[in-house]
Amino acid sequence: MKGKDEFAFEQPCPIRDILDRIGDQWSLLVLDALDGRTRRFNELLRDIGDISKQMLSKTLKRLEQDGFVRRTLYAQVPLRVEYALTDLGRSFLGPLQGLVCWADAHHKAIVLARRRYANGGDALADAVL
Amino acid sequence: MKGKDEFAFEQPCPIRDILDRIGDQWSLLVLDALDGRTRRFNELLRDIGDISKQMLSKTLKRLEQDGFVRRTLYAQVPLRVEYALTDLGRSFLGPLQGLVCWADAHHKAIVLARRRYANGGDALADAVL
DNA sequence: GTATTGTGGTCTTAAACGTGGACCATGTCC
DNA sequence: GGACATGGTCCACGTTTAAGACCACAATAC
Repeated sequence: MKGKDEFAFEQPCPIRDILDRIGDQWSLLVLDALDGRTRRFNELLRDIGDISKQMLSKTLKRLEQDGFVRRTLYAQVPLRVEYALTDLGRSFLGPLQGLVCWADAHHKAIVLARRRYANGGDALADAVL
Repeated sequence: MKGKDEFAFEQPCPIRDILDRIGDQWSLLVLDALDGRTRRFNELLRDIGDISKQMLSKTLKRLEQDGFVRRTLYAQVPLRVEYALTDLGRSFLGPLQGLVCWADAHHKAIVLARRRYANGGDALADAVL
């Protein structure tokens, strides 16, 4: 609720605006975990594994705020909250899948590039003199 | 060069691995800025606008390390460095464009959802009792 | 009866991260 | 001589994040 959120409504560039929200390391993961099935808070916590409660809470709140996720509270005895994708959220899975596929296909190339870089791959970087 | 980078090589899940790298608010923006044309450091700085030198430097370094970007140093008088996409980087633009299109198409819906949420849209959230 | 577990979160504290600005060496312009 | 431009790095500071304690409640275990 600091400055950033105040002006967020007037972001002129859509991709910037959206990246500011979902380009935060966890949102895509949460969206992916929610693909197809409804999940509860602690289920997500376990599914994702290395996200903290706080970050999951915050991430879900933002996704809900932006209309990607619907939060449903059941006033049962142990208290129960379910998270599910909205239509908007589901429609986002398309582009997201594109990314996931690309990641699968090119992961090896990246690991390779990384290793080459680590072994003084700068041979190329400093070349043109 | 702390712990994180040490273990990065053995990330079992490709999408996780890649998200850790390019899901950092700036990488996609830089990649997008590099689409089609070669750019110099300060050009990128100006194009993107609100990125700090440090983050641009760090982001470019990581993109280079992962093989998305090629850095070319010309030993001219005022010193000149050019950044360009590699084949790998270019191949990534496909899925990225998918995201950008989606962002353009659904931006309005998101702003709307956000506004609804701000105006006590919780009517739905607390409903099921 | 008392301790433990599980529910969905929030709060605290400390560490990690990002930012703006100063700074560097070099060369040109005014 | 002073300002600007080049490509960055470094520092101090403020924000963000993470791990874990904590809460209230109910069921289950002992």
